[in-house]
Amino acid sequence: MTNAAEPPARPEPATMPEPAGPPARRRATRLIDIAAAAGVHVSTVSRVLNGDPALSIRPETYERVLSAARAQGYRPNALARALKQRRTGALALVVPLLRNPIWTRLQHGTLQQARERGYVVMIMEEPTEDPRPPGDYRYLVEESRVDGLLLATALRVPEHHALIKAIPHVYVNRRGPDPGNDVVMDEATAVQRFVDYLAGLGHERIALIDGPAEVDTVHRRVAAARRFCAARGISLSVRHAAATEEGGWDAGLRMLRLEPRPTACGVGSLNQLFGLTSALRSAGVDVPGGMSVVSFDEDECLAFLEVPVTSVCMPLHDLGQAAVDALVARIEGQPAADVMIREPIRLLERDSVAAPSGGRPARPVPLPRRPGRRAAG
Amino acid sequence: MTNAAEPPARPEPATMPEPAGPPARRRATRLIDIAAAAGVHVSTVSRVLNGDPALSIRPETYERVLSAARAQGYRPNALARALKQRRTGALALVVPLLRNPIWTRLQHGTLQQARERGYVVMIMEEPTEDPRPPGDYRYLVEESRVDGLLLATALRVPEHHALIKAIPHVYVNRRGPDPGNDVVMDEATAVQRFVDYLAGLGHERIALIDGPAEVDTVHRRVAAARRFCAARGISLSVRHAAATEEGGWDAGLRMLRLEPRPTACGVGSLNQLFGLTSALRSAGVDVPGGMSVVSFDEDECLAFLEVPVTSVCMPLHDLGQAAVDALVARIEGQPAADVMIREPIRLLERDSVAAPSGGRPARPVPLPRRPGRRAAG
DNA sequence: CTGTTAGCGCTTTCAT
DNA sequence: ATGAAAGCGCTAACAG
Repeated sequence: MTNAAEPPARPEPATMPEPAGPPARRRATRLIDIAAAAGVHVSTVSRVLNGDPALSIRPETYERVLSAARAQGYRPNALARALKQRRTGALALVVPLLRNPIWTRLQHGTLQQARERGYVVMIMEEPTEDPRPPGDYRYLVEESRVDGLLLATALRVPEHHALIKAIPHVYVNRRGPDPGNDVVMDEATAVQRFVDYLAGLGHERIALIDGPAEVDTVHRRVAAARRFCAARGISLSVRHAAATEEGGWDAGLRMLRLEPRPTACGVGSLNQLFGLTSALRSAGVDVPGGMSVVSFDEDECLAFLEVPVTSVCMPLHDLGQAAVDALVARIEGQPAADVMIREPIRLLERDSVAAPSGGRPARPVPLPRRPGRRAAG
Repeated sequence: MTNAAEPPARPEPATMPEPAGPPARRRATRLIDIAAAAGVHVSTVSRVLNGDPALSIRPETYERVLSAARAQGYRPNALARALKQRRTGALALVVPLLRNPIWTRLQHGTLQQARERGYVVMIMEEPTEDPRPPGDYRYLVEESRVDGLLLATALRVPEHHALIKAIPHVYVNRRGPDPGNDVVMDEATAVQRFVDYLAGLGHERIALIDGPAEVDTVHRRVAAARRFCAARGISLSVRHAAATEEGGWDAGLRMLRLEPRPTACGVGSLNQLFGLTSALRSAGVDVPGGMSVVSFDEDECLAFLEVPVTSVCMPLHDLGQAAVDALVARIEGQPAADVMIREPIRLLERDSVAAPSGGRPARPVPLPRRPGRRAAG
């Protein structure tokens, strides 16, 4: 197919009509091509281009090589290099592809830092339904497609110890089964900001609506909330639900039936927040008059809602960056060490929080119909 | 470092304390290892494992090879294979990492179809500020990291023809400079549904709020809207703004100042929708009483907003799938051909649209302050 | 100062 | 019905 012999020189017209057939892809220029052009050996070219410090070369030759490379628009073949060096320069990021915008910020931080460290990132999807054990992504390393795994899968399943031990990996935004490979944010401090803020306003009954208890971040938030509330003598009710609008709606209704009803509530995700807000509205509960609301997901849209929602803003970009650093350290054989991102965690005050109103709610909670959709057109 | 000679057999204790040093990564099993185990030549193993049809082999040998491979948990080295075959089995998807959830659906479709076709996908970020010409991603192909490019970058810059011609690529959700490489959705039909729906209700003055005119989807929506409105004798006002909450807010206010004021309006993105809704609320314009609203971005949260928003739902998942198919076709040398995804495009009726009210709005538009945030904690 | 050489792990044509 | 051998493009140890 590809013939080593030079085909007879056929001048390439500057503006030739696109040949319709299979695009005869031009073979990329190789080290050997520029070696020929510069009249030196390939190994010399390699050394020059990689800036081998142990190389002494006369400036003239050096220049000749460099300009030949530039002239031919040389690009090293990452495959061949990786094969030889036993490292690919690629990382895989495994995310649950949820609609939640926090993943965008995480991806952004990851991609940026990877580029900084000279890696490219391959993003893999974790099926949302029927999530697979993290070990199922081993093959990416085993096939030498990537040097390591950034596992941002959500579930905390204690089963698969050692499925993955042998290959470089880091758990992002969750704790994995093996210590020393976790990169997480300081959820406890986030919760503390939340509790302190509400306690300062005089709230004494707080609710926390969050995702399934098996999700590691949820687990840590709930644990921290129990601790801080207990310390302050505040009563805490936790409601778990799917991290969707419907989940938020359901959990919200369940919360409203509590006696006595909480005066403030935190929500674990943006999607749940929409459901919760909708439920409160349908139930005729005023925000923040009848219920103060705080989101643990920051997003720009919160400022534009009917009543702008106060949130705790987490350092997801930094999390992504730190995860890359930690993984690269693992790849380079440095000792394992967990990482916790502590800053910046800020409470963004908007209009959804107020001091608790004295009495009980004016009217009992009706059971409204959940919003649906009707197709047309 | 890695010695070919077998080290003296050291029984591996079942539960040995993790050695702390640099993890002596176990070298993956190679073709040659299982060849040795099965007592055949590597080439035979290769043929067996790849199911070479032209191979006749006695069943016994065949079984021996297969079970040896299975026993050793053999994984082909993708690098070496790619080097030999001159194809990597990887694609790159270049997306502007916006918060907009439509990208999630696109990524999902892309990843799913890629897996179906035996490819892995490397997702690259297009810097949102200072977007780069698509040609800047050539290097991924030139370095043999991927076989082709899925370019879902947003901007329509007519400059860089032929920067990219030579390498397999496809433009996703936008048209590129070279014909035959576009995979887009039928925005015209989406707009038609929108116009038909409103016209049917009696609206005669419609507005369209959308992203910058240089964005290709915006361009096509606007062109279609002008056409359909003209055909029906409906007056159309278009307002371009950044695809953010603030952009939607600004454009919304600009729209409200029109005389006579439109009675219905379409919005190009979810983020703009939040801004627009907020602006309408601040201006005291009732939805749908004073203004009907339709979103061109579908998202589950729309059903849970203060007034649930009617939307046109685009086939983004299918778009991602089709893009992969088109790119793989290009890679395999099939002739170029543009693709348009026409189905399913559905109008999801919710509560934000009503027949136009007769008179003019009760009160003039004040100029409210844009929502902001105040940091605390 | 620069060239020679030996692979990295795999596929594939050509011989037996 | 199977083995030998060449080579993908690059790097690195060793020679001169």
